[in-house]
Amino acid sequence: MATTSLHASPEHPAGPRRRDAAGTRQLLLDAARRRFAAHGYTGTTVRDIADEAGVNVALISRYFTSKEGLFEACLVGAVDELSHAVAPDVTLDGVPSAIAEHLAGTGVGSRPDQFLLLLRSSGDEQADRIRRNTVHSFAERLATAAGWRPGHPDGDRIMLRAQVALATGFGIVLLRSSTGLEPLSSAGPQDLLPPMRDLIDALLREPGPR
Amino acid sequence: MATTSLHASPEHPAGPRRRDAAGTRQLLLDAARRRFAAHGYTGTTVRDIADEAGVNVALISRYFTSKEGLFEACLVGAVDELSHAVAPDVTLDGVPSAIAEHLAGTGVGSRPDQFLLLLRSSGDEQADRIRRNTVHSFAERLATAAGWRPGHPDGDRIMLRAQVALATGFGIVLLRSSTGLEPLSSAGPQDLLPPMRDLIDALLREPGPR
DNA sequence: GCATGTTGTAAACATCTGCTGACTTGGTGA
DNA sequence: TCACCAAGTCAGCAGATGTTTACAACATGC
Repeated sequence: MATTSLHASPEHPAGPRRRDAAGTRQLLLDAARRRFAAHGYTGTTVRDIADEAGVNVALISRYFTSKEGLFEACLVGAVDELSHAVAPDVTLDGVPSAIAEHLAGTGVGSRPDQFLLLLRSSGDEQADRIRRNTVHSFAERLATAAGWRPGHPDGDRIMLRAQVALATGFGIVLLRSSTGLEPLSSAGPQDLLPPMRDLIDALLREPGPR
Repeated sequence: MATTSLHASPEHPAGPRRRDAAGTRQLLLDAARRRFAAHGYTGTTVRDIADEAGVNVALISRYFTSKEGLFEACLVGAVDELSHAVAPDVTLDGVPSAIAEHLAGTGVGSRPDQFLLLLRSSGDEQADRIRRNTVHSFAERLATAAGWRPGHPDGDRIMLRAQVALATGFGIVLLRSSTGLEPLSSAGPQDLLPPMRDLIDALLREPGPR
């Protein structure tokens, strides 16, 4: 545990750099993402993060100004994650599989628990604004796939349904990580796909007002 | 604000009792429920709770042993809330309206944000067990309404779908309270009902395996 | 009145938390 | 070689946090 206090991967074939600002910055970011996602903002201490990263506490202030600064940096990572989860120009047919794969964590670099950062408030106004904007724009992306356009006659109705679908996604991630609810927690993308397909179809694919 | 530091409702026609153990206990419980639901366990301090209840901090330890004890007491309230949200013998037809009404907070004594307590971990093992059991049993209730029985041939498939539906409920409450996402946040039960009906139908009302 | 148990108050405690400042260590260019 | 600066360490501060302890105010039974 205390054998290599500096870097997680001590063996580095060509250049085992010991003093690497970008490297330790990344170590801190990774550790913080895990901690914040698992325990929330107030439930995570800077010493927790530093220990998990194997890095001195003071470096958090150096590289990210403050705990809030570090949280914001984590947040943009989560924003990126969500952006890549479903492409901006996705069609309604592609939505269920994209969601199923990213929720199950089998996407290429997908880390589903990062979505939780978007739900964990830090109390910081700036961070909260990022969270809100991200969730909002993603809901619009989903609604757009369902035919929504700004100023659409019953745009509110479609948007509401898109947001309900989005809520399902967040709820699944939350239930999986928060409670070990089975069979949901260990469901793979192939398990999640059928219900998600039915759900998206029912919510977003109806021709006109009922 | 500091006019009546003792009880929330100063005017009490017959007997404005000042020394009322059960009363102050309840004041603490109510304040704690609000605080814990809004800011999570670690984000809430005992002094916050005591101040909001207009009660001395030390009484938390007296009446609930510890902060964790108070959280557990809040949790059983949330369990009760969830139990009353949907009756144990509900039929599949009654589920959507029950959910819509309780999510929108228009039920008789329904406080939807209390559901959040079931998602906010305190790190306490006992409390976490309560949370898990409650969510699990509620998922079973939902699955039962969809025809699930213990040992059912493809019970896992039905249960998974029930849990996805449950996830939607939690996700909606979370999005409403965490982000001010519109139109979801200000949607009333009449707005929520149609999508919930479609969702429940699609997830839980299919005759056989596809 | 007065002893007794209950309810509420105030202050302090030990620890934790975020952050800072002075310092050491290591690499690099002149 | 050595000055210089970036990277990392260490100890500590000031405030917050959960909890406890000693005490005061109130009600009730005798």
